[in-house]
Amino acid sequence: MKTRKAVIEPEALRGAATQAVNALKLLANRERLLLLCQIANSRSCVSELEESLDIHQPTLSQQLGVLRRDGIVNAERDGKNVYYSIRDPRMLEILETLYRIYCPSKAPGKKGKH
Amino acid sequence: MKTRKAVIEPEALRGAATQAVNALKLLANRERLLLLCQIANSRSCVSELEESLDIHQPTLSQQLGVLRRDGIVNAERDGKNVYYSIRDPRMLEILETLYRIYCPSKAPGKKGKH
DNA sequence: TTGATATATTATTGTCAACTTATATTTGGG
DNA sequence: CCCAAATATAAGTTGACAATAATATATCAA
Repeated sequence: MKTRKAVIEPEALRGAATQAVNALKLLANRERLLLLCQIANSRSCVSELEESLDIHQPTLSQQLGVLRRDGIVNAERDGKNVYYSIRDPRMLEILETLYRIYCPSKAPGKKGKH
Repeated sequence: MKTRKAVIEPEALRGAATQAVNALKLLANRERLLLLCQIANSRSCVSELEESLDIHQPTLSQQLGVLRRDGIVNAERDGKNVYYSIRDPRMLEILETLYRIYCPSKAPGKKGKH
């Protein structure tokens, strides 16, 4: 029974895969993943991230720049500081799944229920 | 209680992040993602994958070799063919999430409910 | 305006992952 | 045993990404 086989058209699947891979590439770096976890839990400015993640500032700003241009995060200036938060809800969903799978029996990155 | 802020200890979080990143790196490649999607949907041999994904055989075997050594997939020989399937259930969970998020209103890679 | 702090950008470099080409291994048929 | 098909492995090349170093921009305070 091949009828039940094709879940989605091949071209659409390729398009979806391209989108997914773009997101996955951004997550597939330890420091960047930790960074996203942190701002998913609480909006943070660069210097806070720098301290808690122990990443040099230019590297951090470079990574944040990529995430900003890709629409993954929001940047809001408040005085001298720039505060970052997650913008793309799909990223949050993936982060939640990763929490559920890899973090030893702890709650996910969202506050309330989901 | 401490603060309610720290969801997980920093070292444990780093360890979890390392694990997650290992998995994410394997997913963060379009051909490999499509490959995993296909064998998540139906156990396939190399030549089937080669045809449906349009990847050259050595590249394919190389990728499959990595996935095999990392315990992500199962390889079972049947005559001249080697059939691959997903071994790591965590990969399946991530794939399901990606389906849900990026595939336009279609069902996930698992048959039943979860 | 000047200085200090916070963040961003640019250029350079080093590392790693994936593709290609070529060759090796396994299996079944004759 | 020999051949062809299916799959795996190895060596060499290339390209992309991230870290570093240096510099630039923005904001506030004096």
